[in-house]
Amino acid sequence: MKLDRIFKLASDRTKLRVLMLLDKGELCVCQVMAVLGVSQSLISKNMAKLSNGGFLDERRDGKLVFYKIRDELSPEIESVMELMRKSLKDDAEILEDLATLKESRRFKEK
Amino acid sequence: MKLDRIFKLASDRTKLRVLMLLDKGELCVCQVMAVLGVSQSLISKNMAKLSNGGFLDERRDGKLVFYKIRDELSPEIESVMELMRKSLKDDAEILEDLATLKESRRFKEK
DNA sequence: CAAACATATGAACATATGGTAATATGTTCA
DNA sequence: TGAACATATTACCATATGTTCATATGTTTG
Repeated sequence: MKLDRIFKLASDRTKLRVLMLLDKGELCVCQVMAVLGVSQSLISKNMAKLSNGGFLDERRDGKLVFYKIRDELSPEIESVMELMRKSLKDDAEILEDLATLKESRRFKEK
Repeated sequence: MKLDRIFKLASDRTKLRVLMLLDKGELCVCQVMAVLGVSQSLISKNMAKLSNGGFLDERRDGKLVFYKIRDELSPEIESVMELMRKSLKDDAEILEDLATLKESRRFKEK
């Protein structure tokens, strides 16, 4: 995957939010959708792009499709992820997303 | 400058080529235009965007406007530049651009 | 000042992208 | 099998982006 395409995949707020969520671990489409509060089709499309672009791996488990950050990232993508982690560490919206994720997991356990 | 905007500025082939040229040192619009073989207005616009985006500094010297990679880059942009250098080190088109740049300088000296 | 040159800007166009809404596909389970 | 759920895909729209062409602005020099 060429560098300009990699940057393009990371040059959108929604995809950054998805990536930062998945950076905490594997999630299915419906979980990401619920946490970010955006439509199912948008999440599905974004995840498909990130998967084709080499950021994500997917696996189906019954009705659910789980996505996660790929184990063996290309060096370029690994660098981009690293930069995202550093740069978005204190981003208000991202922090809120992560808090919502924790909340959603608490509810799930009940 | 937010990270998604930074990535967006680097997610285009022409801008990457411009940045890799300027990474070798200051150049005016007409030099970049000549080396890359693209129109004057496109180079001018791209450089303006990169300048607004925090990648470049500009200075006018008579008729010429020189652009260069900013001395004090933000950490994010510095990382993006570093990634570009590594990733495009062996890129055929970029290498060709750099060769053309050297050629153009030889001619200039005559 | 006028001509020539370098750069910036605006209009116009094609394409790409982000997004929504609706529909199709795949999966489970009663 | 069919209802219900999760995901993917399609059609569609609005906006952004890359690009070209024409024109305006700024600068030097005859």
